[in-house]
Amino acid sequence: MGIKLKDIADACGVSEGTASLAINNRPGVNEETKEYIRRIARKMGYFPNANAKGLAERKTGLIGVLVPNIENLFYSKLVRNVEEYLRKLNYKMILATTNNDINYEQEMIERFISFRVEGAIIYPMIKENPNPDYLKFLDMNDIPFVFIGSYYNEIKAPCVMSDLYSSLTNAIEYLYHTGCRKFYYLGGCKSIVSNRIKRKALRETLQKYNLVFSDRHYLELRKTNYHYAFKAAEQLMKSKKEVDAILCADAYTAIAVYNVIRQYNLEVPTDISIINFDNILLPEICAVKLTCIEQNVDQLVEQSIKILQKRMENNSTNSEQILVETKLIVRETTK
Amino acid sequence: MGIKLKDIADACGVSEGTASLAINNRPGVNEETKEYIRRIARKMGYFPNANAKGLAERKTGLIGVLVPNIENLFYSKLVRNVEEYLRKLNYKMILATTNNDINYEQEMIERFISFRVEGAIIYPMIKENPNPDYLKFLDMNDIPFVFIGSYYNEIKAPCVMSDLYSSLTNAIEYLYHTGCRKFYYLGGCKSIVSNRIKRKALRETLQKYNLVFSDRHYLELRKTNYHYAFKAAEQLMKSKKEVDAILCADAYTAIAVYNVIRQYNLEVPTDISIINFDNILLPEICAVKLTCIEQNVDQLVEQSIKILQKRMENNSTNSEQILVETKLIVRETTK
DNA sequence: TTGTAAGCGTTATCAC
DNA sequence: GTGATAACGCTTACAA
Repeated sequence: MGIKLKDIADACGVSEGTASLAINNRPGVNEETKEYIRRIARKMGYFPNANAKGLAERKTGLIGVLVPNIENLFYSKLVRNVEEYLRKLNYKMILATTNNDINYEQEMIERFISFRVEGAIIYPMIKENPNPDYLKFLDMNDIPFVFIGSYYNEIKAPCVMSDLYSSLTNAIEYLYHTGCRKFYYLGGCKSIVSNRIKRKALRETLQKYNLVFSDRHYLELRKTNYHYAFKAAEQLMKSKKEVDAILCADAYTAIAVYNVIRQYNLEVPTDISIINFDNILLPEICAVKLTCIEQNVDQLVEQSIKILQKRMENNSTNSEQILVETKLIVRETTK
Repeated sequence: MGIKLKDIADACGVSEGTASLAINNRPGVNEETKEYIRRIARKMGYFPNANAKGLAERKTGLIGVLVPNIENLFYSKLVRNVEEYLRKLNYKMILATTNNDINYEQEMIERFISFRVEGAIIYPMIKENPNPDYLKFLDMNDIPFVFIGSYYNEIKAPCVMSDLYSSLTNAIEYLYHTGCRKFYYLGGCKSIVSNRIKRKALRETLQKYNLVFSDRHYLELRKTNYHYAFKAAEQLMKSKKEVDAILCADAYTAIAVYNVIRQYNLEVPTDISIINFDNILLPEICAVKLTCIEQNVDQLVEQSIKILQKRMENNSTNSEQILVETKLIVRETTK
């Protein structure tokens, strides 16, 4: 099991106690001895067993971070931000992905508990989760956590997420003033929290203009990816319904929609406008420069870590919700 | 520090020993008692402290995985594959990213050692690393590891990587037969192993056709991204040098090159052909459908884990090198 | 300034 | 089939 404190202590002719003090650079050890011990430890490639250390210190310095998926640039950017921020606070990030699978999500939560993380940041799955009760295991083990991006209704915990409601209100108002009247939304599972918010925003905002947004206008994809979006958009175009604007869940779905529209010999944005969430693809590399709603990842991360810290210190259990502003970036898929 | 074995044992009125046996589903415990203990443990949200467990069992079930960066789809796909594969083998993945920073890389290696990972898979940084000696700490602690993607010359360890040499030979031959004679390569740090191999392939293959590939034809980017690639390509176009084909390090650089070429009112592939490594972007979303050299990520992962396993079992120390075939995917940037 | 010993939460080896 | 007890590698009083 690798080299251990005793090896260093023996090599230096001191006790494990002093070796430990020296290696952790604590006072109460002769400066010279300390330097010597540290040099030997270094030379011998000694790094304290984190398991033993965690046990003895009753803390691990670990924060668990859970995201649905790491092959989506939005999440990988988020994760990188989190890690950077945590590093500054001297925490070590343990990353877990769920692949949008409930069993994996549960497994990862359980792993966090096993590892005795001191806190967790959880991006919920983006498909329906009928019973996220396993998150309560965190509470039972006194591990504070925050939701980021969305949350599970059934679980009481703070949440930091983008202000989806006003993002959409803004986007719709923008589109309305460029003349759009027939709106569609194309995205994932209707019943998850974030999409409920989006639907509400669409319904209520359009109502203000005496337009209706019904379930028929929400095109629900089995999975939020290029492939399914392409099919759904084809279906819509084939139906010959009137459409002025399509709001999309992310960049990939937006480009799928764009491609279908072009295939039907219509022009974007002349005939149909598109706005999507997330600004993850360099506009220069895309088939079209997307008008999009950019989420403020920095803020999302900063706020959630701050709240987590607060919970870790105070042991406070209040479940506040923080909304982070988004930004509409106008490019070439809107007028 | 969360709920512990003793809590369960007390709640069930048994000793910690029996509780442990029951929870780990080991024989030697009355079936009913076992079921009862397991049920209670579950209900109380008990998950064994991995630190204590690791200490007691003298193994952690952890494999460390190190990649330069997680915001590049190539790596995130790789990581996901590795995790899936390791899961099947009942290992848990610990992911670390270096952001191409030597200090981070060292820090992460040290963390792997602290965690007492049972093995590590290391994708070296893609910039020069004058002194990767810290990898020897792994050896000192008896932790076997394999390189994936590339390797550090100074460190003796097995490596699984794409057959860059024949990839380029193929690509060049393909381009040659479509009439290209003036070749350029645009990519990262010249001196790292993978790029040395590429340069060698370019030089030697072109020599067979009596063409020269000198250092002038290797456009070295400070960082391999869209921005720097764009600048380098502009420089090249501005110089008015003759160029028939540009080979690129990845999809982003290739699209940068494409955009510059178009900006100079030249046609791809009529005037200039482009081939790049990596097939990470859906062709449907790109400004142009790229002809590219696809790496076989599945094979890369499978082979490296197999070799790692072998090393973990045999304690064998031979440093074989495995080359994985690539595939030329012809799309629209070549004739 | 240094060494000794108890304790962290498990598992494993024994007796019973 | 079950319950003590020693070990795992470290930190930290406390004693010397």
